[in-house]
Order: sequence, then C-alpha cells, then structure tokens
Amino acid sequence: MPKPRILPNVILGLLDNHPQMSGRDIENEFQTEIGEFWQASHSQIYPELKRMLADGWIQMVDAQPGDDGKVIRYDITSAGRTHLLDWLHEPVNSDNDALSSLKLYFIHNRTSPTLTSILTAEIRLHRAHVAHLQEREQQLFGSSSLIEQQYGHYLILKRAIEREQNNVVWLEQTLKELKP
Amino acid sequence: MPKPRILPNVILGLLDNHPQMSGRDIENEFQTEIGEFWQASHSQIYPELKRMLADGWIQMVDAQPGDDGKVIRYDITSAGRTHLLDWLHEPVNSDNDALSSLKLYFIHNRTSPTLTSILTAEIRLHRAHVAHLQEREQQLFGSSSLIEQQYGHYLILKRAIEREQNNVVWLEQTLKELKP
DNA sequence: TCGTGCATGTAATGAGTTACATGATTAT
DNA sequence: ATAATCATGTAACTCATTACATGCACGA
Repeated sequence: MPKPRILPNVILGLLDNHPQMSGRDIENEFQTEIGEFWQASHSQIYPELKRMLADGWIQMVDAQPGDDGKVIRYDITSAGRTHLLDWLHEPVNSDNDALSSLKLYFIHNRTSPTLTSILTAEIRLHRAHVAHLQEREQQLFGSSSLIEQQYGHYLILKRAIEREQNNVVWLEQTLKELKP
Repeated sequence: MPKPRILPNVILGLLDNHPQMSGRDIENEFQTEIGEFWQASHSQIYPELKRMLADGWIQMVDAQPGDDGKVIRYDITSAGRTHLLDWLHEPVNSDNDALSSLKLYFIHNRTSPTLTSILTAEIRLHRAHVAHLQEREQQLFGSSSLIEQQYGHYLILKRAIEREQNNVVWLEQTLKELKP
C-alpha cells in the first residue's frame, strides 16, 4: 500500500481555521506559522488543490473585492471537514506518531477529546520507546564496557533516551494540566 | 544544486568500522544497530555499492572460506576514508544539523577532535533555535492571550522549546564531561 | 519603463519505497 | 522434497525539490 499523503490533510486543517485562502496564502502559512513544523512548496500545493477540488474536499469561492485577477480562493466543504476529522482521529501508533505534533496544530480547543486521546496515546508510545532504548543500552553497553570503543554510538543512544524521557515528562505534565 | 547524498557516507562509516561487509551485512546493520537512527532498503544499497565501487571509494575483497556462492564483500579504500572524513568534518549548520547524530555514530574515540567540534557547533545552533522559538512564543502568545484559540499550536511550540532546551543542556553536559 | 513581488502553473530530476525476480543454501 | 532464508538484482511508482515559465500589479 502506498504511503498516506499528508499534504491534503494539512491544507484542510489550514482551510478549516482560515476560510477563503488562496494557494499563495497556503504557501505563506508553510513559510511562517506552520512552517516551523511542516513545509511544502507551491509546486506541490497547486496540483494538490486541483486534486482536492476534484475530490470534493474543497470548493472555489468568488474572488473578493480587493483581489487582483488570477487569485483563486478555496473553502473547505463538509466532505473535506469529515476527512480532516477522520485523519485527526486515526489511532496513534508507532508508524504515524511523528505526525502527532502536526495534528495538534489543528486542534484549537483545549477541551477537545481528540487532544486528550492523542496525548494519551503518545505517552504510551514514548514510554515504550524509552524502555526499548534502555534495553538496547543494556545489551550494547551494559556488562562488557564497549563504551570507549563505540563512544559516538553510546552518546546518541544516551541522547535518544534523554530526549524521550523528557518528552514523556512533558506529555504527562501537559495532560495533567488539561484535566482540571 | 542537488541534495547531498547521505547513504554513501553511511556505508563508508559502516565499512570503516567493520571491514569486509557484504551488501546483506550492511542491510542488517540498517535493521538493527544503526537502524534506530537511520534506515535504507537493499534496493538502495546494492546500486549504491556499485556506484561507490566505480568511484573508487570501496573495493571488492575475495570471498572468505565460509562464504557461499554469490556473496560480495567490500572494503573501504583510502579514497573512501578521505571522503568519509571530509563529510564528518563538514561544518555543522542549520541545514545539515539533523545529520549530526548520525555522524556521531561513526566516531569511535571519545578524544576525537571531530566529536568536540560537532558538539560545540550543535550547542550554538540549538541555543539559537531556542531563542528563535521563544521569540515566536512571545510574538504569537505573549501579549494578547490567543492561547485558548490556538491551543494546539501553543502546545507544540511549548514542546519544541522544552525539547530544544533539554537538548542544549544535554549537549553542554556531555561536552563538559568530555574535557577532563 | 523597468525591476520586484504576486499568483499560478508545468517540467525535469532525484531519492526512496514497494514489488517483482532469480538462484543458492540450509533446515524440516 | 520442499519450504524458508540468504544474497543479489531490477522495475514501477510516488513524493518532493528545483528549475522553468507566464502574466499581472505596483512602486521607483
């Protein structure tokens, strides 16, 4: 099966929050706001908009008074909104975990159940990852001290453990503060 | 200019540490040891080995007694080792920073100057990144409290800051422990 | 009027994944 | 014997990046 395409979901998320965007507007978002976490070039965006239009996820809207000539503005359709929500609610697993941060970007309300569900699933995954990395550390550098012979490998393993542990702490703290 | 290819450097790094590897051996490394941090499939590896052979970075070695039939084993050449070292010593900047961890994997000696230089450059970059993210936080969520309207965005920005700060602390600590 | 930015579009290239494919060896 | 694994190789497809390209609007 082919890899799931992310870009259309991102575009839907942007249109859901800012109606009547043009392709250029979307490109600008990728260079500023969401650009910290995700990028796309205009040569991806324009063909993607065409496809989404054909799929009925977005629709063209009339040009606004201030617009000059060739601007094309889009709105998300109800079919598009359904697709977006389906994507946001897809169960978080080790394959798609990297997209969790991106999904969070499109959740605007702190009381959203989707938010809680993503954070909870992430905690589970990253705890498991910490355990896996610690096991690797034991296997590789536990008994016989090969640290000095493979110092770089040792360092990045240590860094990965540190990063994942910190991530788990942050997730737990964030989830806790969400509750009350 | 086309994107720099990473795979040949990774293969050189592996061959530098384990002589006389076959394509299959390299594939196995990608699934186990280094697989935590980098992956490649055999359909990339085999053509890449051919190219590297043509470039003179590696050479074939005679099959070992236990080998069956079609195994092809390779060694790194002095030209290959030069290329590997050049890559490891490339200045760390914001474009190639993501590869720093990968490079560390190929540094076996804790007294290596390359190690110090990479860690020092990383500290500089990630400090700058923290500053940039904090500035974004101020811009977006500083004065007027838009946090509740863009809660997901707020969260991933916070997480990014936390992650980068933790990274800087780890780098500083690691560098300090390297010195004495 | 001339350069720069806006807004959209297509083409060429390259890198990676999945799938297809073959022959040899080893285990059941 | 035959199924699974080893070891190598090629082909098809997708995705993303870079480059190429057009026409309009606006300011110097």
